[in-house]
Amino acid sequence: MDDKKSQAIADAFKVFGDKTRIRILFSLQDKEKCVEEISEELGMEQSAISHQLRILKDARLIRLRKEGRYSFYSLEDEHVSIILKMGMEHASENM
Amino acid sequence: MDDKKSQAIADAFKVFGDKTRIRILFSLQDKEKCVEEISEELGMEQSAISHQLRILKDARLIRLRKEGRYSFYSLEDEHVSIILKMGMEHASENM
DNA sequence: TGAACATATGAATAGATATTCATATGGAAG
DNA sequence: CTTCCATATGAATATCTATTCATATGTTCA
Repeated sequence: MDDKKSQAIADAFKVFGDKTRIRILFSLQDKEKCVEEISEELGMEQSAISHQLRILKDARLIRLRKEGRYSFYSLEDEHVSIILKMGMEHASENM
Repeated sequence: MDDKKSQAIADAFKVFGDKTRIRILFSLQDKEKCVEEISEELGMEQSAISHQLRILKDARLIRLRKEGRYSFYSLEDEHVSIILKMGMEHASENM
């Protein structure tokens, strides 16, 4: 296990290691949403959400569809949902 | 998805979100090892390893067996190996 | 064109965290 | 008991990262 590989793996997990990003991902499970929608739903500033959406998109966990001045985000695929579910189960085990 | 739950899920992933911890987990895949062994294998200070082992143990990803003055650590179960493998696959996808 | 709106982005800041250093703890062996 | 060894731990530090603020970019509509 070399250094670069372990860093890449850690980085992959790191994306899921933030409360806000987890909440965004869960919020996107039912349907695609625009930034403002997510922002209101989570009660956080638009800018904070936008920054986190960028990280999620760079990690290819979500997908962007532009429509006029709106940016609609959705989960990249069900793979993401599966990972979320695993995290939920694991988290509830350790309580 | 309430605040505490999302934090718990994020925390679960966070443990895997560090290069050193990933290397430790991989190192423990073949067999249990004592702190000094891991420390030498990773080329890092004993103290740094010890601190990280504590985090891994608190997260119940590894198990401790004491024998005299030695502390032997091993993976808690194959579940951990499965998660590691998933991380590896995901990381290699995005390259 | 200009005003209003949605989003993106860079800089600054505050909080979190990994590592190091120094030292404590606890067992082994003489 | 004393010394040596393996590990654990607390404090300090340096780095990283999430959020905020201010502002830029790009779109719609009057």
